[in-house]
Amino acid sequence: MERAKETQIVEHILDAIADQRLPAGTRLGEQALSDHFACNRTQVRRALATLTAYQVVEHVPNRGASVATPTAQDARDVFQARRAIESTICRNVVRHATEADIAVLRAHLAQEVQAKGHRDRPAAIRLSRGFHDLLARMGRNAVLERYAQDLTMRSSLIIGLYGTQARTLCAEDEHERIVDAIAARNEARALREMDQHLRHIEQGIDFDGTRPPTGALSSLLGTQSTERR
Amino acid sequence: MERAKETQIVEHILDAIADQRLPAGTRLGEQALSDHFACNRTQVRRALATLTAYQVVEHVPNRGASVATPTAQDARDVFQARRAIESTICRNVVRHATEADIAVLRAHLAQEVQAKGHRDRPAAIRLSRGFHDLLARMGRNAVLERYAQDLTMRSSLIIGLYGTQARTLCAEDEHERIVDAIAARNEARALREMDQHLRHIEQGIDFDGTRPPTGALSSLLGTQSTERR
DNA sequence: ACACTATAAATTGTTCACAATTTTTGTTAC
DNA sequence: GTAACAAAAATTGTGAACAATTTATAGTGT
Repeated sequence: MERAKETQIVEHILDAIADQRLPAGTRLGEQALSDHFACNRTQVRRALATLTAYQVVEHVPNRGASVATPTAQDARDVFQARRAIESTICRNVVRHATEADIAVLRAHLAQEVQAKGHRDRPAAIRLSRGFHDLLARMGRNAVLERYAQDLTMRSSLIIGLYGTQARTLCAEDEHERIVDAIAARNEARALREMDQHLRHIEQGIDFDGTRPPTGALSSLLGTQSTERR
Repeated sequence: MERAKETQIVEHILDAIADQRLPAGTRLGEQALSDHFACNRTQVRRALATLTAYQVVEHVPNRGASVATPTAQDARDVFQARRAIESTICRNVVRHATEADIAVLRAHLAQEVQAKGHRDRPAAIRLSRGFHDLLARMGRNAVLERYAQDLTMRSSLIIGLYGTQARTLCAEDEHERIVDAIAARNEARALREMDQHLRHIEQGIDFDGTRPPTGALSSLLGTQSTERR
């Protein structure tokens, strides 16, 4: 049973995209991937199909797969969807979060601060995304959790494509404000903070920006990110 | 190129599930399907993988695929997600709908009334779902549209599983009220009507109901539904 | 009759060779 | 030098045989 291999490939590529090591448009040749992961082409094929379903990979018949290149309209749609979904998640968290949950959130904030203090940009990006995933999990709604994860992933791609260098990261004090509102069990404030936060991220995107040239796969997959859920 | 075949299988099964001809839990044997669709097992396999990604099919390793059996918690999650997503869609429709769009909606309502007048239950179910899909399309947000379609599909499954015979259909006058609010460009009212409507549907579900026995695949796929987008 | 085991059948999973298609490379003419 | 065409290489898609696993069947003993 080589099912494990497939999910490993999927996770690995998702990480690489989230960390912005695999820029939009990168060709994902089947041979290259099966070489890299030392496995059969069939497994690579399934992994790519899964990633295509997540819409982070585009698949053109007879031309293979490549990292998706969201359009500006896609980007707007994604962020509107995030506002709809993550605000509901936020409401759920306010209602259901235990003290332990809030402690976990605060610990996560501390990590974010630390990563930024160390100028560890990749870690900062990962933790920033992780914050949203963490909230999604605490919302205790499997459907919304999955959609939110999908969308944070696609957001990474979008930010990598259109983001200006100045404002590509979530301001961690915005995250903190959200946690504060949750801890205070102030539903309205939490929703407002989340909505504002997502709008700020979106504002940091330059939709007129020219797309950077698509890099080759090379060994961009090499440096693996540490944690995963 | 047999890619068309795969989507054909997917659509066909989705229709059968939406029409509640394929009840939750039905085994979807690969052989049986490839016989039925007169095609290779490989294509059936891909189709099933796609359906699994949509979460309307469950796939257990070495035991094959079957129509998903959502739990009561799944059902609650799905409906909460629908409220979050479809209310945002509703807002978009109010803002962007042209007069032609509204005419299309009214025409759809007329069809719904007619189907119910004729006691054509399968058509009524299909049209009821179609109304929500139509709105999703008019929201002009590809992300939300896809999620909404996903969820209406899963709702069909849930209603088929837990729904009481009395309240399994959307009351068409609720649909009408939504359209009226949209036509009046009254955003707040449209949102309220949609939210209420979805809550009503959810209330028509008996979460303590015992699950009906899982029927065999047989030729449940036989009678094909007419339209598809 | 029931429980247990062994065998057979059916079903799913994997691999690999070959077919179809696209992309690259090389050649020739202008 | 470049455009057009042809051949070659690389890449993706497909199908069918084979392997592994699960489910059904038959047999044996108590």
